[in-house]
Order: sequence, then C-alpha cells, then structure tokens
Amino acid sequence: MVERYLTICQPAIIGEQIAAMISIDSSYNPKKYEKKWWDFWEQNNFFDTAASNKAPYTILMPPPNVTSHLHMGHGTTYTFQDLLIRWKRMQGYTACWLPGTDHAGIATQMMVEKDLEKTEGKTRKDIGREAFFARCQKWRDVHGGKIYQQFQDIGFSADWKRSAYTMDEDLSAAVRYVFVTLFKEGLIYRGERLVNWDTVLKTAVSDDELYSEEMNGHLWHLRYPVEGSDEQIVIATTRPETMLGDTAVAVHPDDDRYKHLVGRNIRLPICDRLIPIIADDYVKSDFGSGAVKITPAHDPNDFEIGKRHKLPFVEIFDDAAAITEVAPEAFRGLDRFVARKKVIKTFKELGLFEKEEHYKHSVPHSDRSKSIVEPKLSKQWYVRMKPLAEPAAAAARNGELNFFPKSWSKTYLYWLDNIQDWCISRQLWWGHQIPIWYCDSCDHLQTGVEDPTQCDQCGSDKLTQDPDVLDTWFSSWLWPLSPFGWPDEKKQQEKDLNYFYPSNVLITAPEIIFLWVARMVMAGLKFKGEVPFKDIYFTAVVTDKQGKKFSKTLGNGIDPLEIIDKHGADATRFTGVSMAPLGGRVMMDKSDFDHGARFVNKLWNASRFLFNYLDSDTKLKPISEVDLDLPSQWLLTGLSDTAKRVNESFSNYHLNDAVDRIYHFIWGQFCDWGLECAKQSLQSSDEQKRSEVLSVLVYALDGALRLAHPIMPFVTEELWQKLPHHPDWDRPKSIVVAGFPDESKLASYAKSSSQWQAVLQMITSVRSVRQQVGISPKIELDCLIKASDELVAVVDGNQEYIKKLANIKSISISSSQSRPEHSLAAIGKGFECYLPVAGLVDFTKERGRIEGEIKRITKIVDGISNKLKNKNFVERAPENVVLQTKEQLENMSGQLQSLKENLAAIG
RNA sequence: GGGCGCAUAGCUCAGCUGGUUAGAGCACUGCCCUUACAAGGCAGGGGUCCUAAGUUCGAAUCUUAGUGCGCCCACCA
Repeated sequence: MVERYLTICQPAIIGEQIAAMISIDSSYNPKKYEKKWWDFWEQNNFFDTAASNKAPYTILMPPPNVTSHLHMGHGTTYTFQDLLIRWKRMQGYTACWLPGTDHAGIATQMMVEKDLEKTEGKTRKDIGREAFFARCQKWRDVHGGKIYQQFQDIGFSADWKRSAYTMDEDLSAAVRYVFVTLFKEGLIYRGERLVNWDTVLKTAVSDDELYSEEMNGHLWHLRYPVEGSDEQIVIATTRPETMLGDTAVAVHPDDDRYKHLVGRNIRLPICDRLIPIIADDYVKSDFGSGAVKITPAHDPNDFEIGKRHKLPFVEIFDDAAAITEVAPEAFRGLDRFVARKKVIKTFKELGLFEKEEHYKHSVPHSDRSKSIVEPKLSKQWYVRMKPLAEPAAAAARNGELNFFPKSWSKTYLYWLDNIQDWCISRQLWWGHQIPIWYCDSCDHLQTGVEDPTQCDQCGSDKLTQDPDVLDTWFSSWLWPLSPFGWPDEKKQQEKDLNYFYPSNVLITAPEIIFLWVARMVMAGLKFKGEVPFKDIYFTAVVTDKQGKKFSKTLGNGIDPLEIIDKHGADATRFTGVSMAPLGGRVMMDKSDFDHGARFVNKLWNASRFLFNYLDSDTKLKPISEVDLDLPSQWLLTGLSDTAKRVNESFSNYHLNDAVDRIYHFIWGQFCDWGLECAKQSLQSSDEQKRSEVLSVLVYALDGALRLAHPIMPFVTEELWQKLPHHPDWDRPKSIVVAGFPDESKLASYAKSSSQWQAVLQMITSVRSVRQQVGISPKIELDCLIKASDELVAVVDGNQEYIKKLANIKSISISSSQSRPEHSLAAIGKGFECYLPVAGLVDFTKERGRIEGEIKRITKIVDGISNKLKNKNFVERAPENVVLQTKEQLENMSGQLQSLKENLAAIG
C-alpha cells in the first residue's frame, strides 16, 4: 500500500512542463474546497435576485422550524429545490429561492418552557408574558441562525439576503392586515364549540395538528338504573370517567328493547342526578348494548346530540383535564385517568358494573405534546373556510395547479371539499397576538390594523386585547406574499412581488399538504387573485431500511451533517437525489452515501488525468476546427444526448433520472471509453492530434461539469475553475452562472456514433471471449476480422484503438475473411473476430462456449421469427415495428449462422 | 369504514404515452496494482417482472379481482 502510494505521487510529467502544469490533489478533499467556494459565491452575490428583463424562476423554501436542525428530509427535499434553482440560474433565469423561517408557535414555546424549567425552575407564568416573549425571541435568535448555516454548508443557493421570518415586522403586518380584512368580511368569527384541547400545553389545537394512534383500551359496560323502576340500562363506554358529565342516555328510536323507556329518566349513579332517556338516529342499535351515555361537553358526537336535544352541558374537566367542582367531592381534582379507575371501582362497589372487554380504538393525540387531546367546550376564533376553499379547489380542477405525483390532487380536493372551519386561536404567548380588543366598559369588540386607543362604540379608552395568539400557520399561509413586502405597496415594489409571483414550483413533504400547501393556495387566490405556484411536487418520505420514518425518538435518523463531514456536501446531495424518485418512499442508510462519494472521486480523478496534459498555455481549438475522429464524435454525441435527457428530466421533475444520466455519461462514456481511447493520442508525438483530442476532451469535460454542477456544486466549481477555457463555452466568473448545456446548440453525429458503438462492441466481445476461455488479458493476440463493408472501413481507420483496448498485436480485416484453424470467434452485429490461439486453449471449452451462445441466440431467433410468422402481427402492428423486427431477425439469424459455421469449423 | 400508493435480481430501486435480448447501484464470482481513480479496471453469475383472469397481433407496462405491505382521511360509544 505504501509502495503504491509513492508511485502515485510521482508526477507523470516531462521536463519544462512542470512549472505551468495544473496541480491537483490525488483525491478530492471536500473540506478543502467547500468553504472556499461558498465564500466566493457569496462575495460575488451570485444568489442575489432582483427583477430584470430576464425571466423569473421562483421557488418558495418551506420554512424550517427555528428550533430544528438539518435532517435528512431537508437533505433530499431542499436539495431538489437547489438543483432546480441552480439549473434555471445557469439557463439564464433570475432564479430566486426564497428562504425563511417560521416562529413555530407551539414548538418553540414548549422548548423555551422546558428550558426555563430546567435552568431556573420557573414556569412561564412565574416570569410573565413580556419576559417570556422576550425569551422566545432570544431563543430564536440563537437557534434560528444554525439551520441557515447548515443549509449553506450543504450548498443551498437561496437568496439568503431575502430571508424572511414570520415574526418580522413586515410579515407581522401582513398577518394583521389579513386578520382584519377577513374579520371585516365576516370570514373570521368567534365561536363556542368543542375544540381539541391539549391538556399539557393548555391550548386549543386544530384538527390538522392531531394524529391518531391505535390503542389497546377497554370497553366498559355499566348499568344505569331507570328511575322509578327496577330496570337498568347497560351502556358501553371507553371513557367511564366522563359519566360524571352525562346529561342523557340515548337509544335508537326504532330499538324495541328500549322504546318503552324513552322519555323516562335515569338516576345517574355517583352523581345522583336525573338524566333523560332520549331517542336519536345517531345511535347504532347493534353496537354494544344499543344504549349510549351522552356527555355533550366532552365528546364531539354527544355535543351534536346535546345541541339537538337541548341538553345541559356539564363540564367536568378543567384546563389540565382534572375533575372540576361539579363532580361529587370524592372525585374533585383527580386527573382524568385516575378518575377513570375510581369511577369503575365505584360502579363495582355499587354492583352496577356489568363487564369489561378489551377494545382497540384510535385515540387522537396532539402533534406537539404527544398527549391525548381532550374535547373541550371553549370560545375560539375561527376562519370560515368554505369561501376560501372553493376557489382553491377550482384551481386544481381547472389545471392552474398541477400536482406531482398527480394522485395528490385527490387528497387535496377531498380535504377542500369537506373543509371544516379553521380554529386559529391558541392559548399561547409566543406568536402574533390576536388583534381584537374588548371594551372594558361596554363589552364591544373591535379590530384594526393599528392598535385602537378607544372604543368605537362608547369611546372608552379602557380596552383589553385578546390574550390569545394566532396559529403559526396563520402566518405561514402568507408565505407566497408576505416575504415580498405585501401588502405594503411600496415595499412589495421594492421586493419585486409582481415579478416573482406566482412562483414556479413548491417542493415539500406531503404531510403538510393541508396545514400549509392548501392554505397558501387559498391565501394566494384570495389576496392576489392567482395561484401562488403552478406546480406542487411532493417528495418521497425518507425512511430507514426497515421502512420506518426517521425520528429522533427512534434514533434511526441519518444526520446529514455527519455525512457531509465524512463524504462532503456533494456526495450527500448526489445520493440524496439519486435515491429519491418522484413520490413514494425512499429507504436509506449511511452506506448509501458511499455511492456519491465514489462518484465525486471519479469525476475528480478523471479531471486530474486530463490536467496532466494541460497547462496554462494549452491552445484549445473550437470544435468546428477540429478534424473529429470517431471516438470524439461519439463522445460529443453522448454529451448532446445526455444534455437533452437531463433537461427533459429536470423539466418534469424526474430528478433522479437526470442524475442517473449524468452519472452514466461521466463514468460510462467519458471515463470508461472517452479517456481510455484518448490515452494513446495524448501520449503520441503527433502534436496536432494531441491538441485536437485535448480540445474535445476539455470541451466535453466542461459540459459534463456544467451538467453535474446543480447536483455537486462544490467539486464542479473547483474543477471548472482549474479547467482551461474552451472557446466554444462561455466563461463567466463562476460555473454557478455559466450556461447550462443546451442540446439544440450541441453537435451530434448519429451515424459516426453508431459506427463507433460497433467498434466498441467488437472490443468488448473480444475481451469477453478471452475471459470465458481463460486467456489472460496480458497475452497479445492476433485478430482477423470479417465485417460488413461499412465496418471494414471504420475498423481499418481505427485499428490502434482495438489493438490497445483488446490487447491485439495485429489486425487483418476484410469482408470475406474466413475463420482460421485453431481460433476463437467473437461474433456480434455485423462482425466476426477470429483470434488464432493455437496451443493456448482447450478447444472443448471454446466448443462449449459457442454451443451455449447458439442456444441463447436460437431462442431469440425463434421468438422473433414466430412473431413474424404471426399474420396478425404483420397486419396489425405498425409498419416501423414490423420493419424493426425483420431487421432484428436478419441480424440475429446472421449471428446464429456464423456461430454454427464456427462450431463446425472447430471440428 | 373511505381514499391513495407500492409489489421487478440477495438488497434499494429505474423501466414515463403497451413492441427492449427486462436495466442501474450495492452485494456476489473470476481475472487484472495497465503511471486519473483498487473509493479503480475488465469480464461475468443472478429475475416464471406478487397471483389469477381479461383486453390486444403483442402486457413488467392497460382492465378487473385476489393476496401482502405502506401512507392519508374518518365521530361508531
């Protein structure tokens, strides 16, 4: 190993070239270059954007939480965005990737409260609202910057100077404006209903902030005595503690078992209250006992029934879900789960306990505190969603909005078509305080863009602002607008709102389709009259190899920072994108990133090889002045084809496909054949030839670096900067702003390319034959070739390549070459290569090999000829397909014929 | 209970509007330290494309059903 290392390090250079040669390390060391180029880009303001006569291309960056750190979700989702932005920027667009952060109301408040508890042992109430708010702000200042730094480490080329933050003055003004506007239009109202109450955070949360979890619970059957009778009604419940708030028992009106009891009363055990037995269609006779206890204040269904039957609402829980004063003394102050046990125990003691069954059911939890939410009767602010949802749904139906993958539009539409009003008030301190003021004297309620100083109605100056804050999403849904200065006329002009709006594509995770995506569409349509983005791309969910989502608690996440540290940002980006197809799911583990690292290293070394032959004085010719040989034409055609596919794949968001193409062009074409073929020209003494081949290679490498740049910005910049300027390419200060390869401007040579392909096949099949019969690649062989007339000329002019790459001593070619005795045969489309190997091989091996080939080809030939014998196929299939099939048959049966003849010749 | 998606090589996946000798990366086998790269080169092995039926001249690709697995939505106590 050490020995090897020493030989590598010996510079392969001759005499006076030393001084001018381009020096480069023998392997790519990301740490050495990433910081350097990031600073260079930043100093040159390449990512800054402003309205111009160029076309805009805009992507809104989904605001990461201020509290979060970079994770693999960002690694893929955001890399996609950077890819598109860099691609468009190179194509000459004003590519604006708008970054920003979110104040993440509940999440931040939780963190700060925890911190406060830990460091000072205090609660938020201990220090008061103002001090607590300031603490949240400080927390954000400290932690908010971290994620930006991490985004920059991975090379995200957002317009960082435009960074917005939902609590900024301008963005807060937008929130205020929107609230006031909607309020005045009657789209915001205050209502008292059951909300999802987070008993830990002591705030309401919206339906969309819940998740449900299957839990192994119980179904308890309890007996309720009918007043003035010996009869008892058995009711089944999963939540016995709520019986303390029961105000009725309901049965189905047609249920014969209970018909005679409707209208009578139950004497509610423990509480000793009388509650009516009512009939309601909602009750399913076949579930449980067919009788349901009704707790209108603590169950959404019961709430509806309670309203229908005008039942009393008895609230038995306080903010922390402990039992209130309304319950019998023995229960007061108990936690809901403690109370549950006590209720059951009491029923047992009273002899009213029927039975208990195991029961699996899903229980709603709060996303943030992970606690079980409690339905709670409470006064909250709501947005009337229907008028906003309808246009948003229409936009998807009429094609103004396009989903990738398409199927997401169904999910989107289902939600909009069944929209519920949005509860926007939160009993928190961190966030935008609701701009509603109550008059202390007359109870009048008013709002305003400016803080009011007196009551509109009675003139009193004693006003109290609503203590609650707005849901974080109430500021996030303005993301397409507020960071661009909206609604202030002057500011939005300064920030080019109309130039950048609407954005081109939104790329995000599917889990926030309702919380964020749909609501942005609504806000965009409502306030700007146009969708905020045309395309919506949902990325794949990143999971571990077991298919589990990455999560902190499971500890199965891959830390991108660790990967970047080990392999570099480019490798991380490459793997992240190449593994993530459109939609679906992508399973990753750390070893997957080796792939990217290997590719980066390959590109590095290919360039390094070329640099050996280049110096600052190297004269490169325009391609039009080069007498192109076949390998060069083939390579240039490959570049053009690749550019075409890459541009197409970027356009329709098949990013992994684009990455795959680039990978294969660089590795499979440029390195494996392009450089290998070029080696002898580069080492030849023919100055002319050398410079021409070099011109082509530099040109192609420059193109390849451009293609790869959006994926691997750092390494491509480093190499590109070192690469001498080829006159056919533009040469700006950085590859960041260099032109992206455009196939319509790239030369392509279809015919030469396919001719060369045939030569490559020749080389490959000769190698294959040697390998199969066990002749070392080190043994030089002679080669006699029989080939089509077209190929004869091609091979004749390019013998050197075959000799070198297949280790052939001499070549003799003609269209009538016959097979010499004691030779091996490599047979392919349009050619037969004979390798005389007298004494080198056991011919039974060769025989076996050819027999195997015959078997394989016979199968194919049979398949094709059967197809052609089928009259229906010939008549109904399109002409070109039939023609193609005929050609195929001709070709394959030719090969088969040759194989058979060769087998016979072995004797 | 409704909706959506997935099932192709040992593993992770491509295969977009039906016509290929079904591909890639990793893993595996053999041969090569050929001075850009051993994180490499060359050559290979490995697949009844989940099952069944259907449409079609032709299905991995379209239809239907089934099986298995994910995700989302939903108030059955």
